[in-house]
Amino acid sequence: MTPRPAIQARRLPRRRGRPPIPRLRETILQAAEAIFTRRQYHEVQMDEVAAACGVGKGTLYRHFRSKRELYLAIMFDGIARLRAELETALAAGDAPARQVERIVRGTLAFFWDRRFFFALIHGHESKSDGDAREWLRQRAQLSSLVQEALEQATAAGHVRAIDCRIAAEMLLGMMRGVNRYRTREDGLERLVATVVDVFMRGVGTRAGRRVLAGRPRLGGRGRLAAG
Amino acid sequence: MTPRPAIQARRLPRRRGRPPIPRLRETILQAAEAIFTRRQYHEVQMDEVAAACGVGKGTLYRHFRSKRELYLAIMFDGIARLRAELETALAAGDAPARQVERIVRGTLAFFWDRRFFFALIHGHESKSDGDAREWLRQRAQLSSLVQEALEQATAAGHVRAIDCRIAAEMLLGMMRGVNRYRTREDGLERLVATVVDVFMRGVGTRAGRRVLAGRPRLGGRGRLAAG
Amino acid sequence: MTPRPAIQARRLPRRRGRPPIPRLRETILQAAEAIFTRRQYHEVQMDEVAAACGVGKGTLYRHFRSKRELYLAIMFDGIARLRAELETALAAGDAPARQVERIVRGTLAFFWDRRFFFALIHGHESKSDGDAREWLRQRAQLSSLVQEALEQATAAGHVRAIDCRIAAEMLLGMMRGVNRYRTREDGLERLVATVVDVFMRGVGTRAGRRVLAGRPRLGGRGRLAAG
Amino acid sequence: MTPRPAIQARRLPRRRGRPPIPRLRETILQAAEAIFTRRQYHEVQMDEVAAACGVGKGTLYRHFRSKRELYLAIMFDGIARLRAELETALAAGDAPARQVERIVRGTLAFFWDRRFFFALIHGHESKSDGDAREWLRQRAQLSSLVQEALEQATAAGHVRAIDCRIAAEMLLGMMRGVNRYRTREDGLERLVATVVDVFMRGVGTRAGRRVLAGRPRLGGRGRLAAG
DNA sequence: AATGAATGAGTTTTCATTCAT
DNA sequence: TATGAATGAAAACTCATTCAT
Repeated sequence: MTPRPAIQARRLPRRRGRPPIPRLRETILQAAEAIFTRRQYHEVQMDEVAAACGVGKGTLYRHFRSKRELYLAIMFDGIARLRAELETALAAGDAPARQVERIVRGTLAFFWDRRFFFALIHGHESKSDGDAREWLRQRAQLSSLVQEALEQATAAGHVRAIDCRIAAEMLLGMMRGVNRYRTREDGLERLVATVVDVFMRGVGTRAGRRVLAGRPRLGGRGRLAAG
Repeated sequence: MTPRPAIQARRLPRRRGRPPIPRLRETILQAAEAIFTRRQYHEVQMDEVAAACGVGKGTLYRHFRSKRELYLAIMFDGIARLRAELETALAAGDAPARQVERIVRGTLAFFWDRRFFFALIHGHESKSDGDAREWLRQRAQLSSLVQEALEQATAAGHVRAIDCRIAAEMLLGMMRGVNRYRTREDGLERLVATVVDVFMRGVGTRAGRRVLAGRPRLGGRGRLAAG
Repeated sequence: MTPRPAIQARRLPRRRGRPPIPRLRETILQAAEAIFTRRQYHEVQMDEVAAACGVGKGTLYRHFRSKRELYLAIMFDGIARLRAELETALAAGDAPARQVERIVRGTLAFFWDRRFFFALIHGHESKSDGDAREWLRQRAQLSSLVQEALEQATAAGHVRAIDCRIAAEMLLGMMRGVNRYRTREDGLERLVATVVDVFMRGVGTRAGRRVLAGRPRLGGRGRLAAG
Repeated sequence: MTPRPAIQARRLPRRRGRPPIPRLRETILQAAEAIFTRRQYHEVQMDEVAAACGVGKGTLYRHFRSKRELYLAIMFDGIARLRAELETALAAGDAPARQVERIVRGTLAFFWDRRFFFALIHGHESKSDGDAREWLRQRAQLSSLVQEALEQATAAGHVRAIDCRIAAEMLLGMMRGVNRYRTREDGLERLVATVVDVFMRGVGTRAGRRVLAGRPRLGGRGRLAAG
């Protein structure tokens, strides 16, 4: 409103009291994620989280009302980030079959260091637990994204006529499987290639596979990896 | 309490005190499984397990040294049962491609009511935790079984030359995915068909697919489910 | 219902499991009362209560859902006991003026070792806090009892026409005051006598005072204790 | 930050930094009293006190070393004010019996909006806690004041020969009682009149009561409130 | 052997107090 | 000086495990 020196940055809330450590919430979220995605919820203690975040336990509770809230914030945050990443990838305007590859790469990369990301807590099953419901909703959005990409690929003739919801879950499941039980030798790109190869052979059309093979024209029989 | 024939008392000098309820261990294992496979380890309380088993809490501890031991017994038991089932299926002498179908059906059926079966506990990661190690070993055996079946299929020319370890994890992952997020409408056979179809298109050879299609010979282009 | 051997005692619940320590709830209530009536609610710790009761902390929580519930149980229990005592006293059929004396004696005796009995907790004021409401109700019942005794005394011509509700609160307040700030030398009977004397001079009629003086007849001017 | 007149900087070498807000201590004391006299010590949080005072939490600690010190300051301050008031009343040179009335009116008025004022802290019983000792001392001074007034009244023949210490506690107790449990309809003057009436009938002489009756001479039988 | 009452180590959470501006 | 963010000691409560029949 009042013209202010540009250098002054945005807001001018006339900070009083001890200044907040900048981006502390984000710092906590990040450090805590590293813990919560490597161990199950109940195996993680707040003491430990605080230590890992380099803050006092009270600070945790100043930023998040409870352990559960912190946990959910991490999960929702993570899933939102993954979704954003995938959406960006999908917006790139690639050929639909190529988009599938992007999804696989993005998703595998995301979970690479978050092997236990999806270990959700179930407040006594189906109890109309707002948080659990929200979690399910978020998860569903994610698979919808994949499903939609597959539907577009179907429309483009890159994927044959199958149930894209089920196909999306299969794809996500494949990725989870290879990531969860990968060995130290399994590199990201290798796994990406394998998953895309198998999945697209499984659900793709000849046209779709041709797109991925990167050979612009020509009607070979699509011998990809091996015979 | 109940008067018993004196003659019986004279004989059988072995059994003293209350005779153990026969097969109690199995009863517990079965009832407890229904709980442990529906909720996370730490969300389950022993009180609840005891109630579900229809026995006192102390009895639980008479048969299992700890909660963890009970949990692992359930897991190992389950995984052994699944393995046995799969082994039987594989021993049937079907064509390798057909064996893959049997694996999928058997595995999906097994997990149908055990959606959270694999939510294992991780005793502080890498801590040379004997149980966790054992768990990993068991789990590995299971995937090895699948892997071996795939290798046989490869040898038979039903599956192309791919990394069967990774393929096995993909297959298990696909099954987990479709099972975990299936809707009420998704029937077992339909999912089995879909998984097998996609997977075998993904990794199979034309010969392998032909086997599954049930048409003994002939060289069509293998349009299976849809175009 | 079914006639059972008298010796068998009441119930026959076929006790199973570790037998409960008999009257443990009462024991706890009693031991905890000694603590809660000598210190403020928030100054008392459950660890301490457990120790004083000679039980584990878990046992406290097995018998009372929370610290607050234990506290309230003690208070309600105490007030009920006092009321029962007073009701018994009032049922004795004494002359109304004499009943006042009984009330004073009973009440002072009850609070003699419970000087902080009435230090109730106020969950954020007036918040329709069921417990706080209940507490107020119980307290009101107690003062009603006194009030009714005074009303009977009024009807009998032993107390003059005054507001018995206010008089009851004054009497209770007097007792609280002398008890709370009594010295080590102040004996119970002496305080009872003083309170009754002052109160009955204050609210009584000549007839009422005569009753207390114990002189059955005669119409003197009622010089009691001193001029 | 803000440029200040150089000349000011040169003068006034004493005041450096931000000048203290004048009378801030008194402001705090007053606002905090409203909270501490309505809830128990442990139910009050410093955050809340700071908010009510309209200052930061740090400021509270700049003026009072601890929560307890603030609390005691409020208590001591309040009790001192009451004492001062009563002393003024007593210094007025009224007839002793009339002084009792002044005490009652002053005390009731003071506690009218401080119903929980007397919910004092009990530093762990007997632990030679300096503050608790001081509190007891202050409280004792207050009752001494009342006691002395009664002794003067005794000397003047307005109160009969009784233990004035006990009588003082009874009077204070009566006041506490009627105030604590008064209804919305109970007006101050009505309660003052009732308490004085009952108390002076209880401990006064005919002469004392006559003084209060406001009839300068004459020997009626002193029917005050009702027959 | 079976049982459920009793237990206390271990967790989450609160809140008086400190501290960086 | 005033402030409110940060802190961690302390307190309530849980639940796997033990124990007295």
